[in-house]
Amino acid sequence: MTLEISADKSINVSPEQERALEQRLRAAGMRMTRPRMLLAFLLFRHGDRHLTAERLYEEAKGEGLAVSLATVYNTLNQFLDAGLLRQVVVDSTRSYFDTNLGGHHHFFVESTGELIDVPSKAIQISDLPKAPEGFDMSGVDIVLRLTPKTA
Amino acid sequence: MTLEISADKSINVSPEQERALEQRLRAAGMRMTRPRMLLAFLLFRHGDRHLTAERLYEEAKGEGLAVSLATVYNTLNQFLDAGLLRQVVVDSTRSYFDTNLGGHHHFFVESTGELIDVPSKAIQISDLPKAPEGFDMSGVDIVLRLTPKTA
DNA sequence: ATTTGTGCAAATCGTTTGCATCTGA
DNA sequence: TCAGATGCAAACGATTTGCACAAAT
Repeated sequence: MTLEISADKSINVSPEQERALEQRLRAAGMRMTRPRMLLAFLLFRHGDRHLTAERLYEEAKGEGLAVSLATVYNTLNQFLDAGLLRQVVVDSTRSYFDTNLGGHHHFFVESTGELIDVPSKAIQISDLPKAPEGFDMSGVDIVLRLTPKTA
Repeated sequence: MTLEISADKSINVSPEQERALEQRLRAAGMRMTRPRMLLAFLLFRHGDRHLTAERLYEEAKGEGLAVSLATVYNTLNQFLDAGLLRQVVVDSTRSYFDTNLGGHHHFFVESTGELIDVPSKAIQISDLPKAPEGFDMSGVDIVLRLTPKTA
């Protein structure tokens, strides 16, 4: 399985990258399919990314492989389930997927929809309430909303 | 203008409550209409609330006044614009409206969709990154996600 | 009288699903 | 071979909008 898309278009994937991706997907119990491989490649090739399903879909098309939007959604959800991605809730109208799995927070530029990572060490929380009786605290999400400077 | 809904059903609104509501709406430049008044009453009568448009719609119907869902949405959005409500983004599938305008944060029980206020003093943040060049930080949203205790 | 709000149904948007068809193991 | 993946179009749920009618100033 390679990522050669067509005669005129192909993505340069090194054998190491390919092996790494394959291991990742297999470890999650998934088959290696061409759309899946391409999407994984786009998601993970350049470090941490924040993407909308729609954006990933456009990117895949731009790279020459026409995946359907439904497959992009399905694949993203499988990656989510497999723990390869995280979801970031900042905007009630769309879903963001985050390839950065470490504990961290976000700046959110409302005007552009852009997300920027904030390492968790950059925010020091000295006091946090405990979870109410009967509950565990499963996550702490911090979103720092940004607006273009007015001055 | 009163909130007598029908012959068999009416809501007990004291004249003071009514005046207070009226002032609030007028200050925001809105006319006093029956649906608006009822919704404002339901929203603000019992201190801080977190509501979904759908839930407010059901509540209004239960009180005997059939407002349309579209009007509930429109009214909530107007209240948002007027600064009478805040929006809380915790779930990418629905929007929550919050009558608590003070700075505070939330517990979110994912299993039930319930939101619980956390006063801002309950969370001490000792260090926060500054906004990137050209931006102002317009808000700090903290969501503490809760799951039913597994043990 | 004029402006604004309302209800309804249709439209929209992001996302999911059913099903017939392909494909990887 | 055959479970699992894909594409397409239809289905979906939340929210918005267009328009004719009603109510507030």
